[in-house]
Amino acid sequence: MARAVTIRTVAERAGCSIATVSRVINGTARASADAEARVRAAIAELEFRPSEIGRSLKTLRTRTVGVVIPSLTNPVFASSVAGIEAEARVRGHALLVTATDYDPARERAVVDTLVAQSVAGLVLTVADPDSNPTLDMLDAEGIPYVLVYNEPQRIPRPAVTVDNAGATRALTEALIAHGHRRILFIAGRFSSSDRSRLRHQGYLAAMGAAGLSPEPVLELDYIADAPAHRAALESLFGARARPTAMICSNDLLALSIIAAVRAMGLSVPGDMSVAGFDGIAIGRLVTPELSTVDQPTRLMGARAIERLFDMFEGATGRAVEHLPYHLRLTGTLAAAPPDPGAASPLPGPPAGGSCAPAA
Amino acid sequence: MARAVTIRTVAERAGCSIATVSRVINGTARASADAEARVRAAIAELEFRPSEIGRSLKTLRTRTVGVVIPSLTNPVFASSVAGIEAEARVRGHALLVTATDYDPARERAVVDTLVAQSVAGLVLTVADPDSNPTLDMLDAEGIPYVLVYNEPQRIPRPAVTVDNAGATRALTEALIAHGHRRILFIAGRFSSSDRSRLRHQGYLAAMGAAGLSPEPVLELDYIADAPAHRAALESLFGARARPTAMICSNDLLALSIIAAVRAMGLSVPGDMSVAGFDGIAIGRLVTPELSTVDQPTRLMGARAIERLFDMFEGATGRAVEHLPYHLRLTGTLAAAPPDPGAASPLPGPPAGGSCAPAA
DNA sequence: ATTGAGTATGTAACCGTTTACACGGTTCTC
DNA sequence: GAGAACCGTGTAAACGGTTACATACTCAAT
Repeated sequence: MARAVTIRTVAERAGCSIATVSRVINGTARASADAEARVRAAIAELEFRPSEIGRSLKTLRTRTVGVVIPSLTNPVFASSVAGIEAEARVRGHALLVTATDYDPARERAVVDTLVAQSVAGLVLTVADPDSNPTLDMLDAEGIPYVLVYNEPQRIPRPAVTVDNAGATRALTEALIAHGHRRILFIAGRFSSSDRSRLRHQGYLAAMGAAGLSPEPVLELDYIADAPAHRAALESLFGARARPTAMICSNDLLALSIIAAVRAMGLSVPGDMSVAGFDGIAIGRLVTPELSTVDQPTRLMGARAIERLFDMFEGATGRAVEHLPYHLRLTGTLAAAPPDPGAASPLPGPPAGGSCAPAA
Repeated sequence: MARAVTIRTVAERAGCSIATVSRVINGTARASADAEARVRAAIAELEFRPSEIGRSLKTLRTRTVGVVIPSLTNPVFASSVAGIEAEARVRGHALLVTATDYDPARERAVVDTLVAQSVAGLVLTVADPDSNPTLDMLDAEGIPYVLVYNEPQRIPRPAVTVDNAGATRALTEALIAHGHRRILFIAGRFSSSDRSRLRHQGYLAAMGAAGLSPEPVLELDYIADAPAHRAALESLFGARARPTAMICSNDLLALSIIAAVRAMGLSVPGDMSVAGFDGIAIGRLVTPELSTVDQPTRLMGARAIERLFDMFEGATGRAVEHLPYHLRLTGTLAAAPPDPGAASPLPGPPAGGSCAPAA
């Protein structure tokens, strides 16, 4: 069957001890040119690959990194994992990937599984980076980790993210500058996303600063389900004056909301401007292009694991690192339609263009 | 630091031998009620989690499955991985995920890495499932694997897929029935995708059966790059009569092509019908909805790892399993516009509706 | 010639589990 | 009441690497 060839087989073939073979493989000490050549030849002939398991057991350190994300089917997470994976591969590490399906209660179980696998460290996106027993446990055990997308507020933890509140505030201000007054914030469940909460805060800040009264937040499940989203919108629109713009706490939600709005017979952005958050690649392919806050998703993953590798080598920084974002104000964002009920529908500035990051 | 607590610590605490602890944990033999209770109490108090590494070294069998896909950022692969992951989690297995970036030359290296990690088996999507030294190696080593999306033609290998040629033939026939005569097939690189090749064959079969001459295939890179795609289309349209419909070998490519077509000032589906293949979720959210061949992507992943688990228990079937697909003929697919150059632009049947699978 | 430093190599312990085997105690059978 | 059968438990040997330590050898300096 598999793997009958061990370091002992190689040693026998090369006519030396297993210690010499190990030293040649790892370069931990020099062997004579002659011995090294024989070992390398034996390895090649036998197609020997040292077992990571044997190595790990002795060193109590694997070359494996655990990844925990809410879902693989949301491109924003898939993209960060792609960045993590590429960087890990270059550094000779493998990735154990698990999803929590947006369920905070599942975080502990999947992390336990990964810890049992003796991962060298973890990269995670969790529901709440502040009050989080799972992260506390990792701290207590001394297992290094870096958060992605999460933005801890009270407890210093290593994280790579953007300024979620600031970016959403800037985005909201842009909508206001386009003449929008009734702006609805549609959020993924607050209980499963600190980003959602922080972005909502940015929205509230912008609305308050402009002297506008925020609409009650519409909290929806993450599952892109256009019919359900349409139903939610319809009941909402029946109850109060229809907003002229919507900010969705993430791009996938925005795309689903756009589909729902159109299914109601409204045009985007003619009747309704819609903006998202994340900058998923698909957003640039749809027509009109999705207005959003563009985060460097792939880079954020890559940067996170880079910091994790630094921690393997002793780094202890727990800074929340903010990468620059970029407002993409196009396509689904237009000036507010003239409001028959309001006195002065301010003409918004021309759509399009972009703003520099405030990071 | 981490993990000072081993099975020996537990044994000491419970006042028994490590063998008894192991037996309680694994239920491989019965312990007295008294001993079992003490062991369980000790495990709980010490928060003991048996090391997967120690276990694996002894049993030479991990609870880990390797996954190899071309890319994480193509939702069609992310979706199958989501299915694999969910099913693996239920069965107590972890997932080592790696991407080849569509480079067949990289397949061997990533599989070698996974084999060195002593994975129990693999789920892969490769460039060429027939002539593939990496898969030959897995066969030789007796390491179980199941392919997803791949559809081996000559060599029997375990696979979960759809009838790629048949589905594309049916899709092409639907376009022909809508009055299209000049139908262009746009493919991802043949060298990195057997699906692409098989789907093209289905297209050729349908065109041939209808007595139509196929257009030369347009082979493009997988990276969604609307400007590059637009340039390719413009040079093509300059050289010959513009097609009225395009079939793209996958949905992501189709979305990019639609963006390029629109950037050229053409309307979809007014001037140009476009269809994809895969059934990614985003395709239902864009306007108009993307016409495509809907594969049960998540289920395909789940089914693949289910077969892998069967193989762990001795199953040896190497069947290529075809799951049902579903033509989604909507949105981006319309009747061909009247052709000024042709004599009789047949009126196509009404758009919309769907066909039963031919699987 | 003796010592010391340095180098190449081998021996064996160890990492945390599983499990074959041994052993002592109880219960059953005749 | 002797032996068999069974049961719960412990001891110790793997599994495939890494590495501390010991050893043997070479060479330069005294």
